[in-house]
This record gives sequence, C-alpha cells and structure tokens, in this order.
Amino acid sequence: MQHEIAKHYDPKKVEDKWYENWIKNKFFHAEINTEKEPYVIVIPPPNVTAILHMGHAFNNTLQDIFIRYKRKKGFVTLWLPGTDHAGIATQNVVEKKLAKEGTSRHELGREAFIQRVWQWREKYGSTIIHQLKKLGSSCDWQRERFTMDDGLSNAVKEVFIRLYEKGLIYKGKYIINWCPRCSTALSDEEVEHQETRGHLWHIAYPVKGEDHRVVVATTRPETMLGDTAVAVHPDDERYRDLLGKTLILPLLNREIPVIADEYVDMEFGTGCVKVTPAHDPNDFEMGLRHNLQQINIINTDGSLNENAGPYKNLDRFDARNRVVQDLKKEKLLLDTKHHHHNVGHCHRCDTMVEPYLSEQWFVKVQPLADKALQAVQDGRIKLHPHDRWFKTYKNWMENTRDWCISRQLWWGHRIPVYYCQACGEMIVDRNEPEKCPKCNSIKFKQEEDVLDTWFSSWLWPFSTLGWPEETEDLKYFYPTDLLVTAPDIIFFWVARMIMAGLEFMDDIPFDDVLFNGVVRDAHGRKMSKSLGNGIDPVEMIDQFSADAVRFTLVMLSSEGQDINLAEKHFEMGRNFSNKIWNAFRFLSMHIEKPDTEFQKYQQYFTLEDRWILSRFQKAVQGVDTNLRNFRVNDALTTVYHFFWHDYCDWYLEMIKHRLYDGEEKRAKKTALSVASHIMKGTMELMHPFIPFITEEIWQNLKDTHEKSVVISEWPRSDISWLNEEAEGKIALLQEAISGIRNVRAEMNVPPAKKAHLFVNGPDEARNLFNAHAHHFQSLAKIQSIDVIDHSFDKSDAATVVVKNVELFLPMSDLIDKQKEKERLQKELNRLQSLESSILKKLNNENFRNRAPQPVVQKEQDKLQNIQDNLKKVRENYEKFN
RNA sequence: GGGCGGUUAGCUCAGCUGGUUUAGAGCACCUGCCUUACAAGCAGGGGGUCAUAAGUUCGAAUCUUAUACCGCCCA
Repeated sequence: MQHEIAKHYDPKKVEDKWYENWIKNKFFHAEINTEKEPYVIVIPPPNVTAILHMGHAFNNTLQDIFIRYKRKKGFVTLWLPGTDHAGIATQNVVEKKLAKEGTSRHELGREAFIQRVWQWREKYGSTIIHQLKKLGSSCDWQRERFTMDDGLSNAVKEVFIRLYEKGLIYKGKYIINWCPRCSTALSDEEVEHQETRGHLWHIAYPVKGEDHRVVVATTRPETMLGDTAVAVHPDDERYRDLLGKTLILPLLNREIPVIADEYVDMEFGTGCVKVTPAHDPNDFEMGLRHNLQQINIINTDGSLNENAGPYKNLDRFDARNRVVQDLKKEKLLLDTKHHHHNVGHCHRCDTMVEPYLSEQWFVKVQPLADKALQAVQDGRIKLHPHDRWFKTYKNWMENTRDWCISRQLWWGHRIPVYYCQACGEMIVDRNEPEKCPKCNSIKFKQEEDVLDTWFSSWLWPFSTLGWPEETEDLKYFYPTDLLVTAPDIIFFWVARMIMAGLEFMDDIPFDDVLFNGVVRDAHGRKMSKSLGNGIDPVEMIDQFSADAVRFTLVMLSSEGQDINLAEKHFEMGRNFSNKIWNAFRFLSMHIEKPDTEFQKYQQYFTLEDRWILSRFQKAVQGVDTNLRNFRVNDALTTVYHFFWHDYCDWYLEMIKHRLYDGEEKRAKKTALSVASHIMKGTMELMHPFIPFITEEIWQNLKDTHEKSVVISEWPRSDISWLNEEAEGKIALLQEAISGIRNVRAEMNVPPAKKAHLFVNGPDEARNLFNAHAHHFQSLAKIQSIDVIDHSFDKSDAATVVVKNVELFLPMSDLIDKQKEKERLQKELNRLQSLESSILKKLNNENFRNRAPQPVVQKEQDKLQNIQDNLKKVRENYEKFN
C-alpha cells in the first residue's frame, strides 16, 4: 500500500468496476438452501415504460439496504426484480410512435400491434433496469420477471377463473370511469380528483301544461341531453306540488317525470336535481330505484352520439358551450355561478374522466378485503409507521367498492372468456373451448377486453415465484419478508396483494410493509414534469456517485416522512465519501500490509483503543436496533456519527503521536491494527448504505481468504468490548481539551503558540490528565502540564472548570484579560440559570415527595456538580474585580 | 364534508416509553486556521417564549382538548 492515493475520492473508477465484479461472482443470486433461513423482498415492479426518478431511487435504496444487511447477516437473500407491462402507458407510447410513422394500431390490427409492443419492450423495456443497476441494487437478476411473461400470464388466467367460479367476478353494466383519450375504463383508484374552477348553471325546465318552471343546478349542462327525470327530496315542502308532474326537457323537448328521492340534498343549489342515469353514478342508482330510462349520449371518444339530437358529433366540451348558449337564447339559463369542485382525471394522461355507463368486468372486493383487514389488524402484517397508515388502510378496507378490472386496450392479459358465435353462450376457461356446451357449435370469439395491469401486479409476490405451479422457489421463498413502497399505492397494490396472498396462497404475502416518504423539491412541492422541478437521479449519480445519492436520500429521510430535496444536498453524500476516503488514505500512509488482527495486541491497548472499541460496539448495536425497527435514517446517522466524530475527529487524532512521535514499534503497530480493524468494521456497517466505496476500501483491509464485503460477515455484537470506564475517561479528556480550545479561540491565541497548563483537582483526574499529556499537547497545543502549588497566581490565568477539575492557562500565554472576564461571565450566567432551574425543582416539595427517588437523586447530583463548578468559576471571575 | 399528517435554529428536519438533552443534526451564517488524511477539511462561535390557548401531572417539545395555518388522502 505504498502507492500514491488521490487526495479526493473518485467514484467513477470504482462503482462500475465493483458492480461488474459482484455480478460475475453471482453474489446477488439466491440459491435455495434449506439449512438456512431465507430473506425475501419483491421489488415494486416499475412500469416497463418508466425511467428512474428520485422516488424510485429512494425506494430501491431502502430495499437494497435491507437486502445487503440481511445478506451479510447470513440469510439466503432474494431481492426479486422485474417490471410491469403498464397497459395504458405502454400502449400510449407505442401508439404515439405509430402515429409518427403515419399509421395506427387499428390499421395494423390487434396481433401486429401487440407484436410491435413486444418489439418496443425488447428495445427500450430495460432502461429502468440498467438504471437500478447504476444505483447499486443487488437484485437477483437471474430471476427478473415481467408481468406479461408466460408464467405470470398463467397466474392471471388462473386467478380470473378461480374468482369467477367462486362468484367473486361478474360482468355487468354500470357507471364506470371512462377516459376518452385512452378509450378505456378505469378503476376508481386510477382516477385522480383535482380541484377545478367551474360553473354552476341554473337551468329552467318548464312544467308540462303549466306556465311554471322548475330550476335545476348543474355543473355539467351537456348531460341534460341524457336526463330522464328531475328529483326532489320527499320532505322538501317547496316542491310537494311538483311530484308526479311531467317536465319538458329543454332543447330536446322530451317529457320527463319529477320524482322524489332521499338522495337529493335540499341545501344544494335549488334543491332540484336533474337525473342522468347513464352519466352519473348517483343518478344511475336513482334510476334503478325509479325504473328510469338510461340514455347514453356520449361516444367512447368523448363526442356526442345520436341521442344528443342536434348536438351529435360535437365534442363534449363544445357541446357544453353550445347547450349553454342555446339555453341562454331560449331564456332558460337563469344564473351562472362560479363553482369550485373536484373533477376526476385520468391517472395516466390527465384527461377529464367521464362517468360512463358500459358493460365491464368487476371483482367483488369486500369478501377479500375483510380477510386482508384482519391480517393487519391482528398484527400478522405490520405496517411501518403503523399509526400513520393503519387507519387509512382500515378505512378503505371497510368501505371498498367493486373493482372494475376490464380495460378496452389491446396490450395486456386478454380476459379468458369465450362467447359461442352460434348461441352467445359465455364460457370462462383457460383455453378456447372445443365446442359449446349448449349448442355444440365450435366457433368462438374471445372477449376483446384485457385486464387491469394491477390485476397482474396483485399476484406479484407469488406469481414471480412460479405460482400456480408448486415450485421449489415458491415453497422456500414465500411468504416474503418485507415490502418497501410509496404510500400512494397502498390501495392500488399493497392492499390488493394482501387480499391475493390470503386468497390464493392462504398466507400473507409479506410480514412487514415499510412506507417510504415522497421525494419532493426544496420547497416541498411534488416533483413533476409540468413543474420542471424534478431532479434526475441518473444525472446525480453521474455528478456525485451512486453512494452519494443513496447516502443523501437516507440522511434526509426520517421514518415515513417526505423528503425535501435540492441538488446541492448531494454534496453531503459526496463529502462523506471523501471523508471516508481520506481516513483510509491516512491509514494507508502508515500501513505496509493491513493487519486487522487487533486482539493480539490487547496487552498494549491504550485508553483510546479501549474507548474506540467500546464506541464501535455501540455503533454496531445502534445499526442493528434501528434497522430492526425500520428506522433506516437513524441507523445511518448512528454509523455516520461514529465514523466522523468518534473515529476521525478523536481516535485518529489521538493515535497520531503513536504513529509520528513514538519510538516504539509495538505501540505503532497496536494503534494501526486497532485503527484498521475499526475502519474495516465501519465499512461493514456502512456497506448496506453505500456499497461501492465500502467495497473499495474493504478490499484493501481484508484478509487474504476473504472475498467481498458483500458477503463478509456482519460485525458481531460482543458486549465484552463495551467499556464504560474508558468512555467516561475519554469524555473527561474531551471536555477538558474542548474547554482549552474554547479559551484559545475566544482569545485569538495563534494556533502555533503553545501554552502551559496547570491543573488543580482530585488526584484521579490529575493523574488521568498527566498520563495523557500527549493528547493535550497535540489536540490542545499545550506545552506542559503541571500541578499548581502555592506560588501559582490564579488571578493571572484563564480558567476552565470540568467535573471538579480546574484548568489554568497563565495569562502570559494568552492575550486579553478583559475577554477572559467576559468569557467567565458568560459561563457564570449559564451555570447560574441551570442551577436555578434545578433548585426550582428541588425546592418543590411535591417534586421531592412524588417523583421517583432515582429522578430526585439525579437532580441532586446534577445540582452538586453544577454548584461545584459554579463555585470555582465564581472565584476565578471575582479575581478580576 | 370525512380521515390522516405537520407546525422545534435563517432553511430542511431529528427528538421513540413525560425526567439521561443543559432541546440536537445537516445546510447556511460569523471568527480563526491551506496544522504533514481530508479547505469536499479542522477548531471555535452566534442563533430557540418547541404554532396559540387551556388542561392532565411533582414535572410537558413530548400526553389530552380546542383554535389557527400548511400538506396529503378519500367522498
């Protein structure tokens, strides 16, 4: 290790090199080993169209931390990666491409189009996979899955059939959410409600045969063309006379009845509502109750159909304007009010969603949800943080609505339902039937619709392991251990996976669910393309390294809390890497051959050796405990603080005299061995968080038989290294040294100027200080330590008081008496306010009587300590008057 | 309208079971240092009525209630 080492860490030379090495050595591949316990995470499969964003980067960093940690702990560790086929998104991408080529999917036809999608997938579908590798994700790439793979497609078919046979899947004509741009149905979960500024139009409907009009209020006037009634509340006195009468629907002059229904809100608008059963879910229900006609006025592309009469072929928004204009002309538009309301938009393309009556396939969710709620309620599945998400989960699971699973797309799993061409019989089967059970015909047509992408994702934890086959993988790896995901898909995905696991595997899909926070911009706004405030993780990896990106994201996060991110923050990660690098550089300047067998030097250990070994133990415990509790940020903070502030700031500084000044070779070897051991151990602890730099350095410190930090053993927790005595003594030395540094800095003593130190205090402390005079020399620029005698002039010295020990720095070594006076005054004030707050407690009779004895004792000890110091500081202060 | 979360240093946030914290960290700021691992660094420093009000308690940033403001989810 004599070669020159660069002053700054250069991740570019390191990260790709090690990732290739890890892959080559198959460290990420999980082989079934029944002697050992498995640890499994399935990745939330990103869309095959996706490119890595900060949310992915954060989410996958967290997963990798747990996976790498458990791998080092000796588990058979499987992180199963893959992508989902993202029906709408992928179809959109390919359709756009076709449009550029001047063609369309309809021109190509279904089969050819699907071919094209597969081609697209071959070419571009692994973008995000490459990016995940850049991030350092230690997935078992040999097990990568795709929701459209044969195996997973079989699972989808199997599930559809089983649920159908159980009566949990049905086909029916209901109001669903329709996206006119994507031309497909959406589930309720795929609709995003956005606050929109609209209008509330008041429209007059004439009463048939009377010179009298009824006023309704609506936000969607064009739907009046499909009205088949007007409803009032049965208790509404204002409209009692109206019941049973007939109205003339303006513009179309259709006759419609007035009905009474409790759904109507008397307070809203005029208290009269138009009823459009084919275009509003509530009106639909009302229509069923009152046997109303359902008139569909809209085509699948959002234009109006022949039922709209003169408005036929107009786009729905143009039709709205025209309807309003025409009503105005006929003097039937009585009022137009500004109105804020929430309007559903397509989750994928942001188009305004149309409530639309059509025939679709649905899953009855409630029976599945009941079991899934139970699993979380009784603690078989644990959510983290629990308090934050359990209520949300519970609330949703108790109020589910049926899940619309059919999509009018071509890209996806085609519904395994066949219709007899002769008699129309519907057959649900794995394959096309040979002949119709009813009429023996042999001609069939398969259902055109495909299934919602989530209908395959909800099977992910077991379909990826081979289900419905009873594979070895499935037996060994299911159920998985942990799911890490963003909370915004708790309903889309997490809840449904729990339902599916319980239904088809008769077991939970995972033990723990960790919800990570959302990554936002520096001002707390969601990162989005339209705002242009996104930060590209790949760019950041290029600029700062994958380690820096991972480190920064975790440092900025706290349990489940959102992260506010700015580009500059990644400097934090880069700087930390550099700190590690330079600590290693320091060691390598003194080491010829790494020697981490520190225990053989035990008899030569110094106080700081015992101290750092004790501190390291605590760091190991801290990381273990925090990861066990899913407090990833705290785990990293623990090791960060240990490394930077204990190891670098103090330990490495304290061993310098043994390296530079010491004549003794053994002392030097001891220091270097302990330092190397701790350095290596810290690389182990930090490896899950920042895998690349830790490998690079670990490789320089390893024993010859060891292969990689990826698979080397996690530092063992061994309480025999804990040493409270050493910790106490070092704490005292640190306090004294800091105190002296403070005096020097406050008084602008030049760093080069050495000072004399005089000590007054108990023997024990004096001996400690004397024995470690070298630390005072190097860390506090002290020339000599002496015990004061009678001739010592206290009034001519600056004072520091730590734990009953007075430290004096003669004024001749310093500069300014006035400053020392001010400094002592400040210290006096601080101690006095402390004293008074403790006295207040202790003088309170209730406190003395009611607080637990140890608490009272503690306060008394604190007071004693403070008063001792106070007395000394006061004496020293008074010398100046 | 219903539910959830937040409000602590200039900024972004920790503070878990009420007393072991004399309310911390990173960034920013001020002072001094290119000290032979690291200026991407070192040493020192300033900065807080813990949103407001009431309550519980010997004791509240921490528990309860109300209010205000901000954010998210659902209808």
